[in-house]
Amino acid sequence: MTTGHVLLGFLVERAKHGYELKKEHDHRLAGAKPLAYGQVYATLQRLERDGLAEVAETQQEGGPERTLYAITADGKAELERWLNAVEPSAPFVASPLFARVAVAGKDADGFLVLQREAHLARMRELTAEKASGSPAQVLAADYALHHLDADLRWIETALARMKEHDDA
Amino acid sequence: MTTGHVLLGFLVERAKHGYELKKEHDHRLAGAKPLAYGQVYATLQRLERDGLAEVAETQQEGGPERTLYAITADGKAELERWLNAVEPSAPFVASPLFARVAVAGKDADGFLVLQREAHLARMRELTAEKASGSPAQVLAADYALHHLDADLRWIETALARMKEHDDA
DNA sequence: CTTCGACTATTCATTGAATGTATAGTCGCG
DNA sequence: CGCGACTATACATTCAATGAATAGTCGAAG
Repeated sequence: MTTGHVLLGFLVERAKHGYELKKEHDHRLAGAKPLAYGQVYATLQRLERDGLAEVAETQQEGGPERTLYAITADGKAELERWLNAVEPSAPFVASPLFARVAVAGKDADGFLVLQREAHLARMRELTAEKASGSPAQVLAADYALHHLDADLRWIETALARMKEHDDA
Repeated sequence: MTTGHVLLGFLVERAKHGYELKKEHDHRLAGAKPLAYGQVYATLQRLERDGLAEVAETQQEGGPERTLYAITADGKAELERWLNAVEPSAPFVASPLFARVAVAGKDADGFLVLQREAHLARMRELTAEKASGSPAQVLAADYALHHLDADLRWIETALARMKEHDDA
């Protein structure tokens, strides 16, 4: 429920409504996947159901009705818990790239070479974007760059292992 | 629909039934998240609906009924397409780790230090597992190790940026 | 010989995540 | 005044994921 936690994080400051939360998300987590409206309201309802947020007020001042949500005491506790918890460090791999290689087996080498080039191209793009981005965007770009690099390194080791296997 | 593609990959060899596919998945993609039974049968039904697989036969020889699924011509084409397509190189970041830091802002440093230690511990575990694993498990472990390392590098740059910001 | 646990094989119910579309009001502009 | 852009929410649908339920077979222990 990462999205829920992020929204709780935004609600700490003050009560907000769905539309505002979507905007804030896309701004503060620029570089992350933009949050769909449908997702926002669905998540807010779950938060309310679980007692982590509650409807503070419904405004109707010249414009569509707005439902303000506020974080509850339970919500603050949960947010605090989430912020201090460490990520489980991925007990297993969930990556399409890995899945493809596992399925393709030794026929994967041609594809891996293409993938390497695509990654390199994307890395050049991201590096260019970093020059003109906000601090949040730079942080996101750094994250992406490091993980693309990790893919590249893994591709090299995978290719090396295939070659070994061929020789044997 | 990565799971669907993986199942198609297994069906190329010969027609198989759900239970068998689950076992094969957990064996060939050891190190990846084990596939739940419910998931297998739901996915098979989608594949059938989309004309990528079809029921080849239902056997009933001493034991529960088994429904064998076979890959279709369309399925083979789709599998081929998938195997040769390159991954979109992640147009955006979707990581709980990044989300946490984006939400926590400059208060994230304490948490990052803990996360770093957790990652290092997991990396030691994985390295140990590599010694006794099958080739598939070694490949999966390598993948995980490279990405944990990427997280670590990113954590360093994030911490450095926070320090910069404090000084300014 | 019988019952108990392990294994094979599938199904169902529920929840969450994600996407796309519909609705409806306001505001400014030409 | 009509049209497009923006604010704000709701609804329908689909996929993904989890857990529990069902039901039959088989071997081993008592």
